[in-house]
This record gives sequence, structure tokens and C-alpha cells, in this order.
Amino acid sequence: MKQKENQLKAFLQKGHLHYMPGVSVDNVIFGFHENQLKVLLLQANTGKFWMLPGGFVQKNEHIDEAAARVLQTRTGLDNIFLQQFHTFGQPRRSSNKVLIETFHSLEVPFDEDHWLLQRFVSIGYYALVEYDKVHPEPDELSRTCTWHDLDRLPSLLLDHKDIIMKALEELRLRLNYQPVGYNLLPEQFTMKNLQSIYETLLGRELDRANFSRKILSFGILDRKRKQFSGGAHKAPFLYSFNKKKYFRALEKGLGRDF
Amino acid sequence: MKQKENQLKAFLQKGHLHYMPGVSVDNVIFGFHENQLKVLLLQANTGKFWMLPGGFVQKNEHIDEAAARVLQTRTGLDNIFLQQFHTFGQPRRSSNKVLIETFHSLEVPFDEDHWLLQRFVSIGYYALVEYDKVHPEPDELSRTCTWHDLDRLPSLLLDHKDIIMKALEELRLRLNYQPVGYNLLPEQFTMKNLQSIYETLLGRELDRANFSRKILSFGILDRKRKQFSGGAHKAPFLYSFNKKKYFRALEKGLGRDF
DNA sequence: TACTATTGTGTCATATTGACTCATTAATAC
DNA sequence: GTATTAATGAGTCAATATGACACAATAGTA
Repeated sequence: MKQKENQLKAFLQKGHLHYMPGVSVDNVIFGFHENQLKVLLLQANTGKFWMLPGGFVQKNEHIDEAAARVLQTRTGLDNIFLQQFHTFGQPRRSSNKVLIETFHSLEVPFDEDHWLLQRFVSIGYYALVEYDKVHPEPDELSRTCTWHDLDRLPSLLLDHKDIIMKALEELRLRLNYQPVGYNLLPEQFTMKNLQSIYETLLGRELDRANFSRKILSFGILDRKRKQFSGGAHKAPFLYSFNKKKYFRALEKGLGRDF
Repeated sequence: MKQKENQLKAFLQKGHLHYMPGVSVDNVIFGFHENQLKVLLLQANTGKFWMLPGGFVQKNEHIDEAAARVLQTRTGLDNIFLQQFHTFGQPRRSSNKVLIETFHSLEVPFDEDHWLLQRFVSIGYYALVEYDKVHPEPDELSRTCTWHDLDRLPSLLLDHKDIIMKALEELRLRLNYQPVGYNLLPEQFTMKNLQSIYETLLGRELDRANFSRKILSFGILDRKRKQFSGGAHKAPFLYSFNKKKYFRALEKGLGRDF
């Protein structure tokens, strides 16, 4: 892992040439597995704290691109809908403990003015991705990258817990306007699958029949002839998202205005 | 105006000691006058372009505080609900024309590395304020500060038009969850006044009777005995916001969930 | 005093929502 | 093979919300 170490060193020493100062991006990446909502987290090389997959904004890069790049490098996923939901800017957001330990362990000289030790404002994005398609990949500063149950989060760095909670809050609000599920489910899925997602995101149970009626009324699903089998009991229909209608709804909203 | 000039010089030369690099705040300040929705804009000292009242984030200041400070200095208003709605981060947001002209006119030496000439990411906030209470105050870089009709905006700097449009879009979405009007209307007002605001914000007409029914169902209004008179025809009731219930609704939402 | 424009209130048809029921059916147990 | 079981698709019905409209009341004006 000499190579990774060298990359990290270069990043620490020359990052200020490539990245904007003071601005970072943090992604709350939601996945869904065994009827549980999961969040992708990294564990710092030094110390026990976990953190959100985040990164910095290249000097000539759109912040949305930066978020997409972070998502791509951590999960291997491309072309995923990322929603910017809030920017976090308390004055003492940054704790430099992890960084300073890293400097020491790599024997990289640094001073107080080092770009990474300054205050950062972080722009939060969330994404909903298909659990099975993700290949979690730690970054230079972390040793692990794994999923965590949303209701059993480990100790998190800084305000990262707040960021996750805010993401969930905003996501719940947007559930009324934006369809959900496209990157979260496989190509074909049952109504029950989709309902589970909504239930988990909302944190409460929904009536089966009413849910189905409502979702179908959005007109974003195509029903397949093929039936799912393998589970016990009656075979449910399989559905897929009508990509065209789904993305129109994503842009134009689901039409629940004042 | 020698003093203002000196302030500006100091800001240009020493700003980097006090403010975060690369991060700014822009406020979309909505007012309501003669049944028109207005936005407060500044006109640059040099050139004809108008811009949003904005500013920088002090090194030890919460971004929300920075937005509140900008609002306070431009309008004299304090304690106003400011909603962060989006962060704008295209790579070529900043046009340095205005700045460079300013450097020249003040004979302040500068080079490419000057902190203000770097790329900035801007955090957008909107506020709804009482038109008559505002005392518009230009900043160091501008010569005027006045209201503009939302549907007759002048030529705006950079992406400031996009910012205004996005603010309106987000505001419209939030109209379903958040009550509106508290800082927009005087202490007492008629149902018609409030309806006009909603109509203007939404850009369409609403049924009088249905609007009244719906707003009253939120339970955030107190009806006064006193009747408004002076206008022609039947005297309407006067209402005021029940501050306690209003702010509970602002936090907890108006209860229109999935 | 009559007229007019606007307001408070009420009605009614329609749409949406929440809580159920019931027949159907795929896998499992017998 | 047949009965059992549990989940599914479809449907019902009352409660509620919404959109469109009607009508009497009334403050100023003619």
C-alpha cells in the first residue's frame, strides 16, 4: 500500500493547488437491504470515528460534479440522482484531530495555515442507491467503508450525525413531490418492495391497498406480465419504473400543490 | 463619502484576514407592495448590472449569522426568518469585471491571487419582509439599493437571476409545509391581504372562499373584533398571526405528509 | 334611498384518504 | 393429490378535503 500512502502525501501537500479552500461536499448515501435503511460510512484510519463519504471541490468543477465524483469513487456507481439538501456552516465544524494524526504518522510537515486545517463549509447531498450494486471503497484517509443501519449508527465525526438526520428530514419532505426508488431497486420489483422503502424512509407503516392505489396513480410504473415466484404464497406482479415518466415526475413534481 | 471609500479599501486589502475564502452568502429578500411581489436589489457602483444583497462569511461566524447580518445591514431588519434554500457552485460563477474596475478606480494594487478574484460558492437564503419597514441601504460596492418587481427584473449580474428563480421555486414548494406572511404583513391584516400574497407567490389566482377555509384550518390566525374600514364596500375582518401557533407550524410543518 | 362591489358563510358535487373486506392463489404441510 | 396458510389484487364505504359556485349582508358611493 505504498502507492496509497504516496497519493495521500501528495494530496496533503499539494491539495491546495487543485481544490477550493473552505468548501467540501458530504454525501449521505442510502441503501436498502433486508428491509433496513442503510447509510454508507467510512472509518478513519486513525481513531474509531466514522464519517460520511465526502471530498473537496476541484477548482474548476461544479459542486454537483464533485458530489458525483465522490459517489463514484466510493461506490463505483455512476449516473445516480444526487439531491443537494443543505449546506452546513457552523464555525467550528472542523475537528482536525484525524488530520493532525495523519500528518504525524506520514511525517508530513505542516503548520497552522495548512489548507486542510482551515474552517470548512460542507454542502450536503443525498443519494438512494441499489445496495447490491455498491462496491464500497475506502478513501485515502479511511480504512473501511461499509453500510450501517440507520437506527444503529456508530459514533460519528463532527456534525455528521446531524447531516444524516437532516438528509432524512429533507428526503421525507421531498417524498411528496419526488418519486423515489429508481436507483434503489433492481430493474423489476414488487409493490411490496417499494412499499417497504417508503415505510422505512417515513418511519411508519402504510396500508398496503392504499399505498398501491396512490403509487399507481402517479403513473410512473409499468406492470409486467411476468410474476415473481420463489416467495411463499400468492405470486405478486412485478413492476418496473417507466423511466420517461419517472424522470418527468422527478423534474415536474408529483403535482400536490397548495 | 471619503469614509465609505476608505472602508472599501480596507475591505479589499484586508478582507482575507476576516472572511472565509471562496464562500459567500446571497439573500433573496422578498417584499410585497401594491399587490406586487418585489425583490431587493443593489446596483453596482461601476456598470449597470444589478445584484442580490450578499456578503462574505466571517472566519468565526455561522453561515446563517452571515446571512442575517447581510439582511440587517441592507434593510435594518432584525430577527427575520431566513430560509437557506440552495447552494450555487458552478465553476465560473464569479465575474470579476465589477471588482477589477473597483480596484482600478480606487487605485488599489492587486494581482490574480487576490482573495476576491478567486472562485466563490454562494449559499442562497430567502426572506419575506414587510415592505414598509425596510430602509434599503447600499453596500460599499453599490450605489443604489431598491425594490424591483419580480416580473420586471433588470439585467442581473452572473447567475443572480437563477438564484432568484430557484428561491421562488423552493418557496413555492415550502408553501405546503410552512406558513407564510409573518414578516410580510403588518400586525393586523385582512384575509384578502394574505390571499394576495399567496396568489403572487404561486403566480395564480385562488378561490376566495376556499382559501379562507384552508388558511383558517391551519389554526394560526386570530380574528380581531375590530373591522377594517376606509376601503369601499363591506368591511372585512382583521386578523393577526397567533405567534405561538405560527412558529410551531413553521417548525413542525402544516401536517401534509405522504 | 338605491346601487355596487366586496365580504362572510353555506352548499354541493367530486376527489382523495384511511380503514376494511373478500375472493384468489402459490407454496407448504399432510 | 388435497388441505392449509399467508400474502396478493381488487373492491367497498365512510370520513375528509377540495373546487366551483350561490346568496345574503353591508360599507361606501351615486
